[in-house]
Amino acid sequence: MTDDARSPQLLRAVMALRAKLLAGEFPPGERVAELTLAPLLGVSRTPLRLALGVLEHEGLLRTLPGGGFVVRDFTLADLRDAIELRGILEGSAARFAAERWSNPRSFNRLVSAVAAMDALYAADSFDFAAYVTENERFHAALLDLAQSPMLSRALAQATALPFASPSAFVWAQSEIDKRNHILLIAQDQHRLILEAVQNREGTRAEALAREHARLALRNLEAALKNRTAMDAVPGSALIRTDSEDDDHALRA
Amino acid sequence: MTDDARSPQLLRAVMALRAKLLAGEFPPGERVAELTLAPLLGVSRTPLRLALGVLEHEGLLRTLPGGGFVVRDFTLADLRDAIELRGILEGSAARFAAERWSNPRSFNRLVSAVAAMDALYAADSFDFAAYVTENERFHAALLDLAQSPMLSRALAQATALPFASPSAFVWAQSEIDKRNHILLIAQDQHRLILEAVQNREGTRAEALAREHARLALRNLEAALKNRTAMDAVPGSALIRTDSEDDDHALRA
DNA sequence: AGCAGAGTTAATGCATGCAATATAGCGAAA
DNA sequence: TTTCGCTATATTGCATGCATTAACTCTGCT
Repeated sequence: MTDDARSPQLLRAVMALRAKLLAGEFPPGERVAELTLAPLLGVSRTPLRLALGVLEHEGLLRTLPGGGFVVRDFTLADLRDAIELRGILEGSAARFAAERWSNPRSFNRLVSAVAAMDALYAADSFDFAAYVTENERFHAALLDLAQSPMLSRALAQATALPFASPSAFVWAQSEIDKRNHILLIAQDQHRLILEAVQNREGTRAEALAREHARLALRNLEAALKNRTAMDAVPGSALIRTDSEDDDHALRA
Repeated sequence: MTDDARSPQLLRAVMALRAKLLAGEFPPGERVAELTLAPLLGVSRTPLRLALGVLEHEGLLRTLPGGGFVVRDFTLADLRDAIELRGILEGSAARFAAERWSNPRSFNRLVSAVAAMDALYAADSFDFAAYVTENERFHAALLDLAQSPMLSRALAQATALPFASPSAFVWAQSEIDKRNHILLIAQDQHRLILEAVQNREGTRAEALAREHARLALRNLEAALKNRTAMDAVPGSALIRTDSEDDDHALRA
């Protein structure tokens, strides 16, 4: 995301630290010290410092007033906002795609992603991994059709938070929705978005894509009642559930 | 933005380099080398490296595949997209504000900003600097009422580009619109947004705020015909005007 | 003359040492 | 007992030296 292969140490530090954060190895709110992290990640302090900056941009860390970083914690309100924000941006991408798309080849990528997901539903056993891949292809194709680098940047930042990604709750769905009703609805929305884009119905495409993102909200509410489903959500360890989602719990 | 006073060298490097970039001291597309920049900014390479990362995140620089950074150039299509994106996000902020606002004191900040701008219009000579201040207060109050940290982050990133800020074209207006017709329209929109938020008309507030941002688009089109007006736009030195017919927008 | 390869140069990436500062702990005084 | 201040420690911030690698050039060969 930041550098390709030219910064092995930086890349290593970012990936390793991100994995540890998402795994919940560091409690939210705790200060992460460079000197303790450096040996853990096997890198020196210089690339580690850069990695901390990257993770801060992604939103997983926050800077302290006095310097240094703490693991950020997220409330349920943050999750809902992140999902809604993704819906806003993907809705705009859908609108732009409807208004602007011109290249039939790019459009065909959207069609083929929908067709591929249709084929997955026809199969006997549902292949979740393949679905996630095709789902991301769909969203990528939509963003490509929008032809808006600025929007791409904003969406990339918004979906950098793990639980805000388009397929964040797909794995949870396998737990809470055995019959895959929600996935059927999602696929129907994919088809409708495709149709709206094809017909250049910008407003309709935007509304559909916004509502499509809100499926993740429904999954979130359902997953909250099911611990094993919630554990399947990436980054769930950073969600503050102990002292309620509402503000200041009196720390005794 | 990144650190407060704990990183004097980093802060110095970010501000100095940003100023030089916006002033057009480095031609867009040119590689910025650390070793040449370090003595120019009076900082060492370590904080300079961090500063380059910050400016990259802001969008003023791009990383090269082989490492290093280049000054980013912007097409007119990029400007239009950036303004439209700001409209999308501020529209959402207005909708959230309408749907969620509860604290009368925060709401009053919105009211007072509008009133202050009204007062500025009543004066004999129009105080542009004061207008910019109050305009930013209006937008800040709206964002505050939205109560969405995620949206705030996204908007902060979107408006980090200088020409995408809410008051980027106000100075240009003093050149191209001596009678301030556009500012009168802008102020009317401020009032309407305030009214919609007060009445909890979310959809209306969103549409109004989107259209409000598009005033900047109109100013952009007007400023393009007036060189001195365009020079008043911050960061105009980074806009690619030589090869004209902005690439992918009209590419069909 | 053009292309390829090797050598050289210059820029980035990384590591470590040093200095400045915030924090925590302890003690003394009110 | 509480609070203020001092000290000690630990952590961040910065600078510089070194290694690696990419780019450029020059030369020799086809």
